[in-house]
Amino acid sequence: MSEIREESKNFIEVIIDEDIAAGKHGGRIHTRFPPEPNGYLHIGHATAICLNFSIAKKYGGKTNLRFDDTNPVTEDTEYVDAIKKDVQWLGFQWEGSELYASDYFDTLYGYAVTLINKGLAYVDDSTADEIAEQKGTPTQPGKESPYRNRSIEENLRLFEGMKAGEFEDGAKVLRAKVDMTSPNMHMRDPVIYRIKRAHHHRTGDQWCIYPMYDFAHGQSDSIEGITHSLCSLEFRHHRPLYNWFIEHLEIFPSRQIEFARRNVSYMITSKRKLMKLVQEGLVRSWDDPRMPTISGMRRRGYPAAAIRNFCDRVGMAKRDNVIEVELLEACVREELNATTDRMMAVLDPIKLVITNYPDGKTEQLIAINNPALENPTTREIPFSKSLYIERADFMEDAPKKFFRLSQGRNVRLKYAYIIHCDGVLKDENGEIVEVQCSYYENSRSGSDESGIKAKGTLHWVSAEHAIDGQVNVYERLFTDPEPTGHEDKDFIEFYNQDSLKINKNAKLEPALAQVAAKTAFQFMRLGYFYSDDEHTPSAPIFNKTVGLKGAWKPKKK
RNA sequence: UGACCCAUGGUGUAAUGGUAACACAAAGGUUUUUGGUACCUUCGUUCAAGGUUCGAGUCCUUGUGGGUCAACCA
Repeated sequence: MSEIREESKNFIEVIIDEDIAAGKHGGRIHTRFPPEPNGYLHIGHATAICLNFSIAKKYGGKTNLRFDDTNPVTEDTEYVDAIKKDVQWLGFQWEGSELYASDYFDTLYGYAVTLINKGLAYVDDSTADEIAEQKGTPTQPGKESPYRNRSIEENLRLFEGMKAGEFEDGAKVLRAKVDMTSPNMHMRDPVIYRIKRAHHHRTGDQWCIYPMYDFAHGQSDSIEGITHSLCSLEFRHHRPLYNWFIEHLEIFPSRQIEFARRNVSYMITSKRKLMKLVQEGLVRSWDDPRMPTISGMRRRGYPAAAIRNFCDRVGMAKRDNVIEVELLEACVREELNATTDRMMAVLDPIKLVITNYPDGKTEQLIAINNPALENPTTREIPFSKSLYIERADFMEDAPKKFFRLSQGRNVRLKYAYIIHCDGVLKDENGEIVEVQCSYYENSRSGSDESGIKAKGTLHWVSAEHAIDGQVNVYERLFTDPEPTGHEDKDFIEFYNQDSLKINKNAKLEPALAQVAAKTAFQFMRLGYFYSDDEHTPSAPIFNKTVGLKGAWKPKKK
């Protein structure tokens, strides 16, 4: 703890250090998170959010939340609200109020006029197909548009006409005049404004022309004084254009730095594919606990602190990656181990009767809430003759390594007594309906004088005191670590049919009757669980967040 | 068959040109009234071949492999 270790820096921090050393922007650091409000945020966004906010915080800087809302046909305020909620839930607060690229539409229009006046932009009447044709291919240079050399005056008049609604959608575009022979496709006279009569979620019908990403993003960065604009690797080819606009517009020189976005095994991060899961009913909603969305992870019970810690531990670089989901789960367990109360719950109950225990007797046993705490608190748990234990905790003809209940074997009931299994009761189908045991009266926890050894310890609930509840158990959503990584197969083929198991008849210890929704617990020996958004004391619903590490697994017959 | 980016244990990241480190996973062990937690041990000659250097994961060259780029999407 007292050891101060020089922490290693990622390549972005190295760049920032160099910029600070060079005296850039007076050492000021300002980043931004720029989502497009056209979908819900997922684990990939979470890592980008952590990166932008954490790095600014580390250098005493600021981070803006800016919605990149330049395409009115796909965007909606519904997403704006959800995104704001997700960012805040993750534990970050942006500088001031949230910003919008649409706030800069007037400025951006002015920038376009500036470019035209400099002879660096022109109105093109070519169709979309013709423009695509002119662009050439990565291996062949492009050709200049026949409209490329219109006069500045004509361009000014035409662009004004575009804004005034004189032309049909798609009839004309404004293009930057850069270099049709550039090996970089993005420099081949990119379209920077298009005519689109669509209702914008914030500017309504005020505009019928909208700037393209390349003419909005970098300029927005510049307007906001963003010093380091962090984006994913796929934008590497946009950087020369990003810089070209800054240079010719003579505006604040934000710097774009690309990083490799983070992929997590068994998860997908394509908005379109996520949407398909929802639309086809393969998951119940965007916040289904199986979804890799921030809202899904939240509902499942992943703590924000665990996600932040995951991002820290994963680091940042420029190579393609697939992080094992086990690391995320380890972070979740680490956080939950330190913070949750241990409760007793039986998901798949089987009756256990202690034949030599007095009828009608109830003892209140003392249970420790969270042993990971320095001064743990306790609660009482009722114990009686008739209990429920986990069906998987009993086995006939069990192997030697089975440390649980079987005929003729002893086992400790957590916080209670050591019991001896005498036999079972079966129904006409041969199904075990009851396990019969006897207890050692002097083996009670805390005052065990029996001298009897028990290899295993089971969790249990008292049948008469237990409350009924629903416990949802989730497995991986896909059966393949990279569902979208197979060219010959659709990701849906890897959908895990067993990804959701609902235990409607779970038996819960009485203390669980009073807990609020959205509360995390450890159910002893089973894993971490989180009360669902729809949980109520009269109809308890818990979601399994993640299991305990667990080593021994019964062999499947 | 162009340009650009990348290459370190199973996975993800470290390493002023100077003993390859950390975490997760896996395997084994100690402790344990959770098969949990905690603790210990094991697991890589850094894609390849040349070159520079007293010394290369790091610099240079050439390969090999992977990725990105041709929306009036972002």
